[in-house]
Amino acid sequence: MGSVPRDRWRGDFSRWFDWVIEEAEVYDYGRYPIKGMGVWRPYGFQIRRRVLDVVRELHDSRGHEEVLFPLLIPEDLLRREAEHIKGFEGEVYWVTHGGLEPLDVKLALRPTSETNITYYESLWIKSYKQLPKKYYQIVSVFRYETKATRPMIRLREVTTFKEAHTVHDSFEDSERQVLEAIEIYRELFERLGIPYIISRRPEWDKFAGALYTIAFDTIMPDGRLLQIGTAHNLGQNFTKALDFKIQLADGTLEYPWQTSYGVSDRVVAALIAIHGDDRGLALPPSIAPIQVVIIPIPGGSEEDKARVLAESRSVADTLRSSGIRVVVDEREDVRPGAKYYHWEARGVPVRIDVGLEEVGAGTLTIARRDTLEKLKIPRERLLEELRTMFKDIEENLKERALNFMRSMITRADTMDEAEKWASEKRGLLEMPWCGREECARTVEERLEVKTIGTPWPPEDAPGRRCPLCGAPAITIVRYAKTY
RNA sequence: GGGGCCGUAGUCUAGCCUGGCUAGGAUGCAGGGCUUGGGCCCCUGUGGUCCCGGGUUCAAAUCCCGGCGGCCCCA
Repeated sequence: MGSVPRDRWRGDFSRWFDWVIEEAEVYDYGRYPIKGMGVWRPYGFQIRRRVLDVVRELHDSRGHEEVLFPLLIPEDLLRREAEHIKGFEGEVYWVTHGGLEPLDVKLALRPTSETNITYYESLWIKSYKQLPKKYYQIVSVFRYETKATRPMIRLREVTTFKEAHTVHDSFEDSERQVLEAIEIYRELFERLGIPYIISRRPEWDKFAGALYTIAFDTIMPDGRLLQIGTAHNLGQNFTKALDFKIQLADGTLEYPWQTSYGVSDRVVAALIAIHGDDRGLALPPSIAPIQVVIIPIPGGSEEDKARVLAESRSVADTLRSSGIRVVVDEREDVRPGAKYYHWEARGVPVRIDVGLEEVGAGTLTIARRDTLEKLKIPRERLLEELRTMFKDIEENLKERALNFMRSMITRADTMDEAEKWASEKRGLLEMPWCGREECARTVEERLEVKTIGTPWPPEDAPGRRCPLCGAPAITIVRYAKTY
């Protein structure tokens, strides 16, 4: 198989990412006069929309109902759950004025929507018979990030926050719901070819107001971890805080149990980062806004040009009528080579070259984006070949991404090994752990990493010892540098 | 939270240290010619609040202060 260089992709990922979102016209960042806010451009918007199509499909098919809540949350409502507000307080944007008048009650730009959604659930849901209830919305949320912001990865306005909120009549059912959330995200990331690691976040890094948090992370080309999805069991924390009770089968009143889970723009960022290379994007055919681009290569005479163009359009029609998203690049003042680079940067999975040679022989030359391999095929086999090629590309991207992620995971049993890892390599480090925060914190300091959490499903570490205190390890624990 | 680097045309960038000429180049964009199987070539043109505000100076892209914004490293 052919391969495309990934030197820039891997060696200078931050610059590569900035370059690719500009070059492929995905996202305009750094020019908006407010820190941490960017613009989805038409092509990027289409990629985002196709990702969201999958997100919606996965939620709808499992009984989730899409809703839309207001952006503003009054201060007293946001403050109801003590831990929750403690966790978010430092990064809430407040609306303090209406026109020239100071407001009596400050209004928060939602950093997340547990509080206002729970408030409405308490109005709508009275009985266990209405449960489980699963809502979701896809909205902007705002967080006043003080750290360095990054396009699509650390934003002050997260423009694509899919947040699901569910209600249950027992703790057990909320536990089942967390499993369903995990299944939804597994499927989402599999469909996008994004490899992932599932961890239970340590106590000190769980969602503010949750009993616990399960997180999906992926490893970026520079070896840093990117959180791409989270699922929280909220227990009764919010229902108690908002005095939301339901009637159970035995007639008693009880606070229901809740979960919430979310993904964001980061899913698109991961899609772009994980599959890209030095030429630009490489999109899975199922997501690519344009699946096939046809490049006519005109011959000398006017007559030849006309034949080539006619054939190009005819091929496009064939594909279009089979539901394939196709574009013919008919620009006359751009040479074929320049067009190749143009569409490669945009990650179009398959290119078809149509020149005099092809017209004469009744063949087509098709080139795949992931490997840049070219193939000559008889025209009548086109649809078949494409179908196979789409599948191959999808699988190849996925496998390449998975191999990369695997190569970035290291296991160590001693601090010596761990320190060696820290000095030579990056990525994810897995070590045995006694379970004490103090030991994990020491590792964080010595290796300059963050505790990612423990494996989900849980994984014990029989016969192994915590490399710090020497106590028997009760689990594996993960460390990495993060975004 | 701490430290460092940086901000010049749509994009990339020279000039800044050592203040002074019409802010130069590449790319892009527009027009023309020639071409078209991996970023052709030539001609002409277009595009600048030198991030913003203040200060120093006869004179500021350049020096100083503040702000805004971006990147990197460390916590």
